[in-house]
Amino acid sequence: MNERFHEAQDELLTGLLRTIVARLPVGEEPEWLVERVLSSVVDRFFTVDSPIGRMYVGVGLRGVRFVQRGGSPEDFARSYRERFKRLLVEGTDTPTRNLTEKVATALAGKRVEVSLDLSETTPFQRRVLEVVKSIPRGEVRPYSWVAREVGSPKASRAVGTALANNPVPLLVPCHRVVKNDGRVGNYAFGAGEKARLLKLEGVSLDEIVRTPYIAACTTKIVCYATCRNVGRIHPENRRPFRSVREALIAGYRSCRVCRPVVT
DNA sequence: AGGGTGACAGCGT
DNA sequence: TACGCTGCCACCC
Repeated sequence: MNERFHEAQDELLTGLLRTIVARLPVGEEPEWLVERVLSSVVDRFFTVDSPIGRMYVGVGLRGVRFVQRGGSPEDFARSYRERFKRLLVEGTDTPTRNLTEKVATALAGKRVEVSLDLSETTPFQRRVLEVVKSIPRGEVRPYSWVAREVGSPKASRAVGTALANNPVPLLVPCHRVVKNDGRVGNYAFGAGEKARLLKLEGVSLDEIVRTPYIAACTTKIVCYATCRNVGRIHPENRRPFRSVREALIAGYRSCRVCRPVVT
């Protein structure tokens, strides 16, 4: 790069900073100003351990934007910068440390709300991610279920594509979305990792393949096998079904909690 | 019978 | 555009 380029770059940066400073409210502390100006172009990252290894977590002002596994911090910063057009530095400040703890807690399975910034995704992908975020630990749902939930019942394959590009794996638990027949389906980190994760969460895929739906003969309600309500059905009142349709014909209705897809 | 397989519809990117 | 973390059905043994 030549000098002229650097001069132009300096000039551009200076101009941008002047514009930003000019728009800031008056009467604030200088420290706050600096922080505000910096955070408008710089995001932070930290690392956290997960069941599938050490993950890098990139965070902006509005929440977690990117989670990635493997590589060096430099690699992560590079891909982050390409993707979000923002600089990335390691976060050592108190807010970042607090968030690190929060994310670690979330990955350990506790129900804590971690704010996510999904603004860089398409509307369809965002709807998919929002829905998938609601699948509790220990439960799974089919791709077709997600498709129906986001209002595009025939878009199960597009759901797969959307999940393949999940910018925040684990935080949006896309590993809990499986095939309709209970087979594990694909995963960005490999089907094996997906199966391992689910096992860790207490999901038995073998059982789901055998009996994808469980109904209660007392209430005449049919659920996905991993629906939280199944646990409340007395073992001898449980009735296995191979499809929702069969159950409906037998006089059952769909559970209002897990809302199984009728095919 | 019922698990395995391949073709194809279908959707968002 | 062709492609993909799917679903479904026909067809196989």
